[in-house]
Amino acid sequence: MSVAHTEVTHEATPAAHLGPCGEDDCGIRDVLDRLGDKWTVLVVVELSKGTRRFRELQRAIPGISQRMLTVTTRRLTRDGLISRTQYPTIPPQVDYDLTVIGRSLAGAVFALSDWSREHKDAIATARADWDAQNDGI
Amino acid sequence: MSVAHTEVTHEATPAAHLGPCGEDDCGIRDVLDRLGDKWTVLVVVELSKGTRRFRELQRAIPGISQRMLTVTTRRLTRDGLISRTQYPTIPPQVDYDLTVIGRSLAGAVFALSDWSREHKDAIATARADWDAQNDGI
DNA sequence: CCGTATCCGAGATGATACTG
DNA sequence: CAGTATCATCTCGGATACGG
Repeated sequence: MSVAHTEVTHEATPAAHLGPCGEDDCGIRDVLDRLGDKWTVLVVVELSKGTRRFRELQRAIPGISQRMLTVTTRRLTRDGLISRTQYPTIPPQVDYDLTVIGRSLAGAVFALSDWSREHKDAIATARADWDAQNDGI
Repeated sequence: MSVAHTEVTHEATPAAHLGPCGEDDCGIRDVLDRLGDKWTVLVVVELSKGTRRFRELQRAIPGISQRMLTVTTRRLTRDGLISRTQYPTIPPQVDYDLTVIGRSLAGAVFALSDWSREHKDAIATARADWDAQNDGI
């Protein structure tokens, strides 16, 4: 669903760190289109603990529907972030696992997770203050 | 600034990092609820370059509507991630800036951005392969 | 067990017009 | 300039039922 702005006539520079980021792609949009949905990150995190079967994932991630687990795993598989191994047994068995590239993503995700835990309280406080100031409205 | 991509050592690392993550809060959901929308990250990235006025932000982020910029900046302000300074001039002027905590978030975001640039090609390839295999569908 | 298919409601977003 | 208000649209995701 990426941002649909047409084109920016700025010459695309390699951009060390902060290139024309707001202007066009700093790539960040790509990642968030991938991680921004409700379940992807949880699947990645769960798989970072080891191989999981379909059912195991569903049990490990309370609230996810069968449909969304299918959709999420398929998207991740398509992007090469997780591997899907199907055994033609009866009943069927499918194993999911992070790929190498998927594990590197998990690393970046954990960095964000750390950030969240670190600042959760500060944010809650700021939010409470803000709400206190604008309550009567 | 880059929060090093801490390689996830698979099963070797038990729950040092990951609490009952799939269950409910590993905190990661909080961050993604905040960053997952279409514009928040772009605003944060733009503000990481310095102070910006409302209009400047809008020009720097092509495609964002006035409404969504208002909504996005207000949310970030509420969470204490950016500061809003209003000058009672005519015409009005409002400056936005990252707070300290907002800048630390920008750091984590850049880590993700790095990851994206690093693996963009690999993902595109994987996706093309997958699409090739499942073309007729 | 592992998916697919269909329907449908909620929330996010865009377009547009108006205000201080 | 910096919003606010309103309405139309569109995608995501949940519920449910069926299939291999």
